[in-house]
Amino acid sequence: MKPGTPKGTRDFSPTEMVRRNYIFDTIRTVFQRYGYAPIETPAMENLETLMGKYGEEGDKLIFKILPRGEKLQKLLPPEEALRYDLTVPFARYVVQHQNELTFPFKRYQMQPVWRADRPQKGRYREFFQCDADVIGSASLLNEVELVQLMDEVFSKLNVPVTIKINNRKILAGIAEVIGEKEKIVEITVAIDKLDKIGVEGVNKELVGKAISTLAIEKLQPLILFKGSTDDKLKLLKKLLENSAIGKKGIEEMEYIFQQLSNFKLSNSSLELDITLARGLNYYTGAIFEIKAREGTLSSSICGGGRYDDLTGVFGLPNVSGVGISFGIDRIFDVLTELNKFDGIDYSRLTTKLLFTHFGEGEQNYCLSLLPKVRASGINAELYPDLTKIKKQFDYANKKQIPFVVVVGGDELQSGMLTFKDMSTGAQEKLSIDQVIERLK
RNA sequence: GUAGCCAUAGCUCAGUUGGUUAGAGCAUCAGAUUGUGGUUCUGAGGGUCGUGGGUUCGAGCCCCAUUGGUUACCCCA
Repeated sequence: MKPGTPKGTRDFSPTEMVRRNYIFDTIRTVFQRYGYAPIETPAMENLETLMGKYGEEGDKLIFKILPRGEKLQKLLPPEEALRYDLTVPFARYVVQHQNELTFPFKRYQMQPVWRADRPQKGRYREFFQCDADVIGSASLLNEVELVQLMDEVFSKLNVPVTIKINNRKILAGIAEVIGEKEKIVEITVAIDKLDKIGVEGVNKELVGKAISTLAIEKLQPLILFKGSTDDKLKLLKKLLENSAIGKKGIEEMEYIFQQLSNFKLSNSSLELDITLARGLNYYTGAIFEIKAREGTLSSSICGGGRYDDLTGVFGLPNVSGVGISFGIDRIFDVLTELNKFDGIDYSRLTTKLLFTHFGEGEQNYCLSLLPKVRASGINAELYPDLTKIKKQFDYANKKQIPFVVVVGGDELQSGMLTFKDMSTGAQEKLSIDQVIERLK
C-alpha cells in the first residue's frame, strides 16, 4: 500500500508544529488578554445544524458523514457532518448551554474545520480556525475591540496587514436604493470581485445576473469611487439618504471609525471597503476581512462579522453576536514565505540537554540524574540505546540540542560530568548542580 | 462542477530527434576514528520511471485511458 494523506490534508512534522504552536500561542495569549474563554465542540455536528447556514455554495462544501450499518443499507441520507466553521457550532452551543452562560459571553475556540473543496494555493480541505466571538451584546464596542485584537495579533506575529471593513446594512441599502432589493446577494458577490475583474467585469456579471440597466448605472459612482474613508462615508450618506437600513449601516461605521481614531493601530491599515461582501449568509452588520500586505497569498487570512440572529434557528431569538476567525494555515504560509519564523526563540519548546554515555552503568547513572534536571525546568533527555558516542552526538546535532553531558568511566568515578557546548565544542567538568545552574 | 500543468530513489530533481545496464545532490547505513560530533574522505543499500493499455525492431520519452498531486475559475480561512 502506498502511504499518503487524503487530498487537501497534510501531516505536520516537529519543526512545523513548533511554528504552528507559536502562532496558536500568540493568538491564544491575545484572546485571553481580551477576556475570551476557551471552549471546544465536537468535530462533527448533526447535518441539520449546519445545512442552510453558509449559502448555496457553502452547503455543497459540507463534508457529510456516510450513514453506517442498517441505515447505509437502506440508503438513508447522511445525518451527521464535519464542522464547516466554528461560528455555527458556537451558536448551537450557546443555545444549548444558555442557562449556564453569563452574557455577554466571550469565547475563543481553536479547532480544525473541514470543507469538501478543491485544494489550491492557501486552500486546504482540513484547516484550523481560531475564533473569538462575543455573543449577547449588540454594542459596537465589540467590533472596535475586535479590530484592536486583530491588530495586536498581527503585530505580535510581525505581519503587516490591511483590515478591510464594511457593513451588510450598507450593502442592503445600496441594493435598496438602486431598486434591486431582492438581488442583494448577486450584487454584493459581483462587486466583491472588483479588484479581480475590474469595473467592466463587474458590470458584465451584473448584466448576467439580470440586474436592470438603470440599477447598474446607479451603482457606477459607488464602484468607481476612490477616496478616504470620510469621503466614502459622505458619498454613501448622500446615496443612501432614502434607505433606513443603509443609514443605519453608515451610522455604525462612523461610530466604529470614530472610536478607533482614538487608538493607534500598530501594524495594520484600516480601510472602509464598500466592495467587501463576504459569502457567509449569516452576517448582518459589520464584516471584516484581513489580507497580508506582503507576500503572494491574495486570499484573506482572517475574517469575521456581526450576525444578529444566528441562534434564532436553534430557538434562542434576538441574540446578537460578532466574531472573527483567524486562518492559521494561511497565516503559517505567509509567515513562512516572509521568513518571519527566523528570529523566534524556540528554546523553551525543544530539548536543551542530552545525556550521552559509554555503557549501561553510565546510562543508568544518567537516568538517576534526569529527574532533578527536569524538575529545574530544563528540557532534557537521555540517549536510550547503548551505542557509539558519535551516533549520540549525531542525534544531538540533528535535533539541534545545544548541550550534552558525557558520562564515561571517569565521570562515573569522580561524579563530575563532562559538559559540552555543541556549538563551540568547548567542554568542562561540572557537577550536576553546576550543569543545572548553567542552563537555567 | 469547469480548465491548464505535473508525476523518474525516502526528498529535490536531471535524463539529448525514441536506442546498450536510468543518473546526480541531499538523506540513510557502514568505514577512515574502540572517550568526542557537526566541516572532510571512502564505500554500500535503495527504482516494476504513478497505474493500465497502445504505437514501435526498441518507450522514462510518442498516443489513449485512469489515478494522484498542483494551479486557476466558482467559492472561501
